[in-house]
Amino acid sequence: MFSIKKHRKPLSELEHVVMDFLWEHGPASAEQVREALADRRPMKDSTVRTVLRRLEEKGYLTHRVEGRTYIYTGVEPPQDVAASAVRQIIDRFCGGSVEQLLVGLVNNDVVDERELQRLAQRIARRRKKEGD
Amino acid sequence: MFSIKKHRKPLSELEHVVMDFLWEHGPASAEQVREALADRRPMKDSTVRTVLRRLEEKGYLTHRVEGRTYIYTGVEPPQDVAASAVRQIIDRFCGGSVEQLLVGLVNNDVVDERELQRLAQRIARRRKKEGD
DNA sequence: GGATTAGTGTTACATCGTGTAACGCTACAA
DNA sequence: TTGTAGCGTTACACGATGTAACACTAATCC
Repeated sequence: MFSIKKHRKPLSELEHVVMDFLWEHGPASAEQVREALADRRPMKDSTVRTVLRRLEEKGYLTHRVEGRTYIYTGVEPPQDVAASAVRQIIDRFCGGSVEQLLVGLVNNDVVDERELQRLAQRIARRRKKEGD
Repeated sequence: MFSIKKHRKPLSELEHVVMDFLWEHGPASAEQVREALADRRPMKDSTVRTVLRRLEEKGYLTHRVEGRTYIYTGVEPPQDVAASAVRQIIDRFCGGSVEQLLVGLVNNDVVDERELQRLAQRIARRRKKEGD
């Protein structure tokens, strides 16, 4: 319960767009990213590559070389990144207490208390089964 | 479950320090903040006031005037700010699914599945009681 | 009353992060 | 052998952040 995970710098808006694509699409080259986002977000080749490089520096991506081309892949799935982010929130805003966070979520209608209970139960059950 | 809440700009590191103090201590003047943080974080008076002003601009603080002095107060408790932040995370990383987030939290050892279930149950019970 | 003090308003400025991109080099293809 | 695809490097404007000085004014102390 006290694993020490890296806190990466947060994603900027554009970085997030790029990550979303890679998470959906899977490994891709700079050019593939550029083309895929071309309508929503027209960018020059060098722009895309800068963003990808920064994402790798921040620890969200890795790349492998294929021929002369860099193929970028997400290091973690989005749920794991989300978990890291929430862990920080718990530390910074809730004095490390998960309970405080959950109470806050319920009080602020982020999730209904019944729903929360249902989900918790479901997860516990699923995990139990896996453990067998 | 679909309340539309403002997303404020995130807190910078120093802003967070200041907010932490105000959340713990309650309403305070710039000078009180400065004195309280003096050892951890020596700042000139004008520095503190700039930070406080920006926090008010971002919507985290309000002030009332008392004599010639501004007394700053947090607009929301930290748990509520945390909830807003988590809401954004759910939207941005988990496709809006609370369940995905919870699964991520469990998989990443942010919270144990049993603990989660226990807390969810506790919250549901407390809420039920309140409802009576 | 004149000087000091406490508190505010305003302005500044260096640094860093972010979005955006140009330019230059090289290996492969036609 | 010349174009092109893809990389490396460098740049630059803009906004956020940390840090603060300076100027002004109401109260306060001799």
